[in-house]
Amino acid sequence: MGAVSRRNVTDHRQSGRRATIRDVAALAGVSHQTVSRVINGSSKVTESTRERVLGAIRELSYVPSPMARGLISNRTRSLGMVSAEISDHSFAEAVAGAEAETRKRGYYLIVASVEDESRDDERGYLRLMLARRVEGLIIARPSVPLSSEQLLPAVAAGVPLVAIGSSELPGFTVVDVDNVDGGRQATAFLVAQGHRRIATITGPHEWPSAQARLEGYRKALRAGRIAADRSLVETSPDWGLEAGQAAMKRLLERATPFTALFAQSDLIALGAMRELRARGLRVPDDVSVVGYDDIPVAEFVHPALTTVRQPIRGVGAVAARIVLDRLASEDARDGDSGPQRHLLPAELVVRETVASPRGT
Amino acid sequence: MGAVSRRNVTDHRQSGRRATIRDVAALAGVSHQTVSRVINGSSKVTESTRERVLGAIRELSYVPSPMARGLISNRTRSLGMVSAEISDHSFAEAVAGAEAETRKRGYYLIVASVEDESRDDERGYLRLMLARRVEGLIIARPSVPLSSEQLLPAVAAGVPLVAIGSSELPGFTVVDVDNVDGGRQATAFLVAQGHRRIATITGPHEWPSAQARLEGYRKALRAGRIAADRSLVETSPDWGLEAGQAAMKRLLERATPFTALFAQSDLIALGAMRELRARGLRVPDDVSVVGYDDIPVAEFVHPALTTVRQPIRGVGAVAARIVLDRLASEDARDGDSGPQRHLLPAELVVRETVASPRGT
DNA sequence: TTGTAGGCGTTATCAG
DNA sequence: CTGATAACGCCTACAA
Repeated sequence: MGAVSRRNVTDHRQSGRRATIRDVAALAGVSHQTVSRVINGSSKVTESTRERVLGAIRELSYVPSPMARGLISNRTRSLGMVSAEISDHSFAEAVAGAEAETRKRGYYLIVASVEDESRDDERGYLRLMLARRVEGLIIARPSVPLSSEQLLPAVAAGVPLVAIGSSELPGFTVVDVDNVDGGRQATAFLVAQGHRRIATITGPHEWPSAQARLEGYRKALRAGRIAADRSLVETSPDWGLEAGQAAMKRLLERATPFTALFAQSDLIALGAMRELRARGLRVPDDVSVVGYDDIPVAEFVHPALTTVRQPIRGVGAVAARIVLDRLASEDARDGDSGPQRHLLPAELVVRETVASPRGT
Repeated sequence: MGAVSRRNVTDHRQSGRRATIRDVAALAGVSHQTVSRVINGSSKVTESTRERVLGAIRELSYVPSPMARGLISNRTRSLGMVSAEISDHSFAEAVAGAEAETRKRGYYLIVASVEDESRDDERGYLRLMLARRVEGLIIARPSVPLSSEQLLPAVAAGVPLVAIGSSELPGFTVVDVDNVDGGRQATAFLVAQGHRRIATITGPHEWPSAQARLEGYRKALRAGRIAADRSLVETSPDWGLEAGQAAMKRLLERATPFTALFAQSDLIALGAMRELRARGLRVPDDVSVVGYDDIPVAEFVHPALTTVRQPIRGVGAVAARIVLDRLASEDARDGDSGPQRHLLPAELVVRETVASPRGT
């Protein structure tokens, strides 16, 4: 018997084929079923046989085939994530957060990074993921308005789906940073410093976060009993520096005086500051500025940018957690907890670009 | 028969179970084998039955089970990538490049983003990936010296492996940007402007790219018949702005005069420029500066940074392509092409931080 | 051109 | 406590 076992080991090695559960069984001198029990921690195995099996597993460096397991269990232990370009720092953070959480729970994450131009092919990516039999989905494409119709394939497959940064999505859970409160904090801080004429440059209107931050801005003004002035609100066609500079130019040309600016992204803030500098206006002496995002360079520009930090990594992690929890509860058959909206708090980071208005 | 087929459809739908190849066969009134032939494009199927099968597939939204397929073909159509923190822009680019290439070829990519602190657990991540039966591996952790021993699990499993940005790795293929030439280009440009006393701040010495760029710097000096001066070489403990500023401070305190600086990262360059500014020295009038990386803000700082752009996305794509090609050629049994070193060209981006030295 | 048998590596079920 | 046997969904090989 011992000799036979040895031969099996040799067979398996020479053939270059991976060891299977039967190879292990043969080497340990038990049935493949017993090996399965050992692997899956079934208690009903004698300690001595258990050790013999474990030894065989080690000797053959046996690793169970996820395909064979998945075939019978109908589970892949994988999540799919469709994200906007991950070369954008925010989305990279979201993916990193989701990936870490997913891995921690013994699942793995399949990521598709989608260029922003390719709109409307959400369904294609979903189908790709579903064809891989992912058990859950995370969608992080806030600039693309998702319709329930687009997400139909996922629903049909009964796969839990969570969106990141999208606007309210009937029937689906959305995770996001609390942009309303972020905008409110930024603006309220300016109000608290004594500013009453506060301009703002919003991000592109198709982004829900831009709307939310604007809402927060208005909220803070109301709280400070400051009348909103439409001519102090300008929209930037994208989140970048040059667009921010152009927006600031338009704002200044309106000749409505202001002493502070809330820019909805750090790059917009940087562009605005550049325009101010070009006109001989100083920050924060002439105009105070608050940005949004806390990008890596924000603390290094001069003067260092006061801004709002977003826990994007946390958003990714929470999204993954929700999907995985739903998967787990499905096992326990305790029903759906239903769609929700999860908001993580933003945090104001005070640095050097805000001062009290002149003459106070 | 038609009635029977209908009932099968209903059965499948009511049970909530995914349609299998047999469901399709039943609905189309053929054997499951014929369905298989249609799916795999076997030509030996009558056009009429083909269409009937296709119709049934559509009606049931049938998608073949990758698990069942993988079980028999022993292929997962997946690649694994172990990357340094993807919140670092460079690695996000590498992942994006690899992901796009992988997806284009019908494979998918499983990514693990690893914090830089967790050293030496390379094997753990490899094993995780291999347990998933990835068919190939990409490793992008240039700051961690990889040993052949660490990569043993992959070799043992016969899985092709390509490293990104690592130093020479006996027996393995490495893809990288041509850092030597990048450093050479940066320095040569300064030489061409008439500089002869050129300082440099390197990245952390454990990064192979730092060594390579320094080599390029020396090469350019030699080509310009300029004696290398050790007191003009400073090392930064990390790639960041503050470390760059500190390094510049040390450089200036040595009192060895120089008219130009080659900084091995844009952030180091920005830190150095800040230190210069703090001492009343102007860029490029008093000191010319060339950075490295072309980070997004490089073109927006003032003065706009002259730097070296790296095709990192391309590096990721090439790495994926090599792995996939090897996989394909394995099928064709045309043997290993053996380990190689692939270098992608860096590109100098001229902006505003370089001028001729004063008095020329 | 189409259908039938067998097996991929695992787990579930039911005897022993 | 352990082992035989039958799935899981698909594909390859062979038969009709």
